[in-house]
Amino acid sequence: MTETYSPSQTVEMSGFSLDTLRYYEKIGLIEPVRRAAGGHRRYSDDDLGWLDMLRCLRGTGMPIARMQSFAELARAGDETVAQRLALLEEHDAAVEAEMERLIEQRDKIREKIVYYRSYLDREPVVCEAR
Amino acid sequence: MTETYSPSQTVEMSGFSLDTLRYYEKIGLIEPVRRAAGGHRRYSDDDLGWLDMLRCLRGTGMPIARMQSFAELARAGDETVAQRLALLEEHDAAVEAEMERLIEQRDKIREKIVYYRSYLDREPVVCEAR
DNA sequence: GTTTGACCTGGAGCGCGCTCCAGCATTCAG
DNA sequence: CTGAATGCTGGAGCGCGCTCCAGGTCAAAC
Repeated sequence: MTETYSPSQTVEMSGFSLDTLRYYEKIGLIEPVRRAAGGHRRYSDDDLGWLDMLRCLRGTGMPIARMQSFAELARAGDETVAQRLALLEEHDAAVEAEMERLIEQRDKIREKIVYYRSYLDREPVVCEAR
Repeated sequence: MTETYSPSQTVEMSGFSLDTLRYYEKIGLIEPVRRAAGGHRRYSDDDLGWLDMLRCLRGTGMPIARMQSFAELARAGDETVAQRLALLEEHDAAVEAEMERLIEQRDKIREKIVYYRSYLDREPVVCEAR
């Protein structure tokens, strides 16, 4: 049988806030979620899987607008696999570039750290009065 | 002799926009820049060096507010070196953590890419009509 | 039956980090 | 001397990605 999850469970499992889950649904990042009798959402395992994908894309800096394109392609069915692949490959390259930039700048900061350390070694502690 | 640079040269060399340079000065991220006779800014090599530092901090995701603390410590002189060191070390750790997150999520995206590729291999091309 | 808490909707609001603009002054090439 | 380019200030505006709120409905415990 297929599991379903309440909004609060989904918050817990997905790491998105309740508001963000509703927002993502509203803007079409996730398909309209199944509802229980009274109108309350019931997320499926599929929904959870999709949310996990979204988390990876957002977490690696993909803008919402691009994620919407991706979601639209996914909704369109199997003929769009090639386009989705292209989109992900392009994003992967962007992430790679971003990481290289990050490493470069981190290294510069580390140089600065080393410099500060050496400074403190030279001038160990300044006692306030002689 | 000490070189100085016009705003437009500084834009070129620092990678910050003119507006951002003025904004950073206004909020105290950089000390008041020397002015030529007519009031136009003349950036020094020191300014350029500091801007490079700022670029590294911003580029690795340090929030403006934290950079302001750092700038304030720097202005306060040599007694704050230890505090600046601590701030940079903490930031370095944050960057490291961020990069690990990035790698994890990138790997998941790559798995998806592999999956899409294998899908396309199985079902090579769908000719529109039979 | 009532209370408590989870959930609903539509829309307004917000924090961040710039970016743009009007209106004016300065500089420089020709 | 004139015109174009560059620069100045103060303050408004903006794009992104949520986040919050009011005013209700629904569900489950007592």
